[in-house]
Amino acid sequence: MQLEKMVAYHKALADPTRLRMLFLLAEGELHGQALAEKLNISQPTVTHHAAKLREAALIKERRDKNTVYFSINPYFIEKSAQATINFILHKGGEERMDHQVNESLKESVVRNFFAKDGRLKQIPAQYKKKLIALQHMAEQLEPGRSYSEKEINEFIKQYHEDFATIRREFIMHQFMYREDGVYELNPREMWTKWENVK
Amino acid sequence: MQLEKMVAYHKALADPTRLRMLFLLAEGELHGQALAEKLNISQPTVTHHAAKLREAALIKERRDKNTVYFSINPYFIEKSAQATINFILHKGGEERMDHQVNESLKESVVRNFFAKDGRLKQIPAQYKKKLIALQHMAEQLEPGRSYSEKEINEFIKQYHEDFATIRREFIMHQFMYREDGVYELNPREMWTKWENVK
DNA sequence: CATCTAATTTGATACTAATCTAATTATAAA
DNA sequence: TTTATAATTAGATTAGTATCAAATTAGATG
Repeated sequence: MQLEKMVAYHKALADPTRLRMLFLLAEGELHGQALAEKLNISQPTVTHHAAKLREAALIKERRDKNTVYFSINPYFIEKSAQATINFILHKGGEERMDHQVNESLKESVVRNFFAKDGRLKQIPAQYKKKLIALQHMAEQLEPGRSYSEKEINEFIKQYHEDFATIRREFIMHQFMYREDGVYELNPREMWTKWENVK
Repeated sequence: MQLEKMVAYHKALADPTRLRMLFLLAEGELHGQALAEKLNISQPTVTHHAAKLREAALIKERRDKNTVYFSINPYFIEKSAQATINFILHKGGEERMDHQVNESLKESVVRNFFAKDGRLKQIPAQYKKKLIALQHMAEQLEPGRSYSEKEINEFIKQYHEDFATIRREFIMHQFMYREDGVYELNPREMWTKWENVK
């Protein structure tokens, strides 16, 4: 993480209203007006703070009708804090070990849930393993390319019959982004990572 | 840690100059003018930023003649980051486990390095254990009370002959603070903690 | 289309903060 | 005591930001 991003992360958390906002969201998603009321601020102010938090990737948003629901992105909150420490204290090692442990978990999930021909035998029930399986598939999509819904369905069907469920999971866990029926891969940094999931 | 302190911590890190300052200090202590030059800012600006970092307990200072040397306080940098995460994500457990492991380490150091009559048999050579021994003794001093150098020497001699070394270590690791030959215990939060030392 | 609701954008205000120069203070050395 | 060096404080400038009310936009529903 470069300097400016780190500054943005700390700026995002350097405000009591935003910290309280994250604290509330940690209990579950809330829509704009509910936040305004609980924080005792106006709706435009909620929008303002939400923008700052979104820029630092600390929250996610989903729209249902004309209501926007906010939720936190715990992965980024932890990751950014760790990145700061690593940067300041010149650390580079530690995380890599974690990474290695996770790499072998990834291998085992891929080996057990995907058949030799590459198809997904079964959608893992365990949250962490499900994320690994989703990521494994998402990695085969082209970054930057726009996919129609039909193309996405076709892509997923290479792996599993239940394309609707998997497509929904792709969106829900931020592997992909949908706008006007067009799907696009999110940057990898945005993917909900399984590495820190308990 | 309460909300306002957390805000102060993040404000302290929400500035590129201060982050670069900490980054430099992680390599070793530097005095004001050296910092001004390396960061390409004026000396007053260094003072300004140092004040912010000091308020958040992220750096320490020591004066030699009329030169002030700054150094980082890695313990607080890590601790504050962790505290933020715990606050936002409502975590309370994790750290406590660490704490417990450390408690038993503390017991073992106290058992092995201190005699039955309470005297320190030997100053531990291992850094972490040395800190534990120092803390064990420092805990017996009265918070808020001013001690003369003679009183401190007497106090230490209860434990070990080499009062000069131990007195120096008390200062160096921020257990105590000296001004005009008067010694005083630092608040416990300032003590260099062995818990996170590797 | 008209209407309703929720959210965002705009524009204003008040406050905070980063930086500099100039003046002052602190400490030591001559 | 005078002089020198390093740091801090004061004061000014500039840039940024938290907040709200008012206007606008987005999306659904009758």
